[in-house]
Amino acid sequence: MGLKVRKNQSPPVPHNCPLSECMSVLGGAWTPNVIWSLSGGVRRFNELRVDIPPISAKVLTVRLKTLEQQGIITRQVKATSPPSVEYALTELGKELLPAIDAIVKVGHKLKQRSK
Amino acid sequence: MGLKVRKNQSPPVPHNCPLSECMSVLGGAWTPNVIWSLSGGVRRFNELRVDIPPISAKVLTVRLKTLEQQGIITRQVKATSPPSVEYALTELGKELLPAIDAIVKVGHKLKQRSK
DNA sequence: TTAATAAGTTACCGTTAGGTAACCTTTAGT
DNA sequence: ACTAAAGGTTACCTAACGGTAACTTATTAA
Repeated sequence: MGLKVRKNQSPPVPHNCPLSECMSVLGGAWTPNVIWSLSGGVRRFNELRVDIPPISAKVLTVRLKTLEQQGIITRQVKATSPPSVEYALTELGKELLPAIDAIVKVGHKLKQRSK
Repeated sequence: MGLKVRKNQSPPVPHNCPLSECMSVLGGAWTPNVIWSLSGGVRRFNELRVDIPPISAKVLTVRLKTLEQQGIITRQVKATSPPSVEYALTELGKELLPAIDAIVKVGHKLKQRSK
């Protein structure tokens, strides 16, 4: 006879889980920070580095590439001199903002708590 | 002369960042799933394993310990036979639910998208 | 006394993530 | 000719993460 499992009152999480799906986007180091930074509008590579001081160029590069592939941000080269590159949230990317807002809010409560 | 950085329109993220604070709680593998599962009420170790089939006992142990230390969940031993252990969200833990809800919602949109 | 159940624990291992630091390319200005 | 600015790229290294599988303890029932 198997394990007795009480019926779970929480909505069942489907096997191919939206929670994991979303976390695979938000999961990498500094990813939510990048999206948060872009929520204020278009931003260049080095501006993002200033917004998020601890991020390294390498990781920022990787994040931006990945997010572009995932359709979360766009990358546009401007013919300035030297050429600059502008990153912006797509419509899909903007859908992430409520989640990030919620995360920030909890972050504040956690910080209050730890004082 | 330094880098020209346009003023960012997004609310500045303070140095000791609530975003990172919260992600350090949600970041580990399966953590949001565990919290989500507990949102339906008290749950035992092996019930959680059933709720989240791919999680290993080892990782679940680590998650539960960490979340308990962080004040997100409680752990209570019941004098059944064999003794069983019940995990539940604390008030602080419940504060995470809106964030997780938001993440799940985006997860659905991402899944639609990829079809 | 053997087995089942609950809740872990431990050793071992491979992969990957992310940090550092050096390097590269293009364009324009001095 | 040299330098600065923008936006990367690359090699290298280490720590940490997470998976597997075997083992443990306590209690009770058959």
